[in-house]
Amino acid sequence: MHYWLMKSEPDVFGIDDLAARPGQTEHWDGVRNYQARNFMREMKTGDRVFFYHSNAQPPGIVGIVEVAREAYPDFTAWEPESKYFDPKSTPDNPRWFMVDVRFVRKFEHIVTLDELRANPKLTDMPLVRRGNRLSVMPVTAEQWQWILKME
DNA sequence: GCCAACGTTGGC
DNA sequence: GCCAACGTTGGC
Repeated sequence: MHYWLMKSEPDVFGIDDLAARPGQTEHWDGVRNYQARNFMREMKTGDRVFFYHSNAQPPGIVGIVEVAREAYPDFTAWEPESKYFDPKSTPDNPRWFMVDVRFVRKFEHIVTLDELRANPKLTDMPLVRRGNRLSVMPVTAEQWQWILKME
């Protein structure tokens, strides 16, 4: 089992939106960055994921979800009306992938970006590094445990 | 709304 | 294959 962190804007799709979906499960579409895509392709069913709210007040980790389905082609890339449309991705040769995630639980208290930055155990996380824009990233088991203690 | 940081694109 | 221009991310 591996650990991850995924970012989403709560105005677009927040953890409460996931919890309200049928089966509390939804596909994670719209990743259009190769590094993030590659991480998603490494995900296994049952892997745990921190759900991070970006462009939020305050930004931070708001809960835990799990991988419910391993990577498969992101079909929104094939939909011309989608904001994630990419003509270079085709059903025969898909460029972008997504996983399904299932709600596990919400934190009682958000672990804010400020708090994550202030923890010297977490300085290696891409999340807290200046200018980082990666929306899907691995979390080590040690980092995972530290963050749980910060809840 | 601003803008720094960064990834991608495309001309050469 | 370089790199300037451009678009996007995401904190503030």
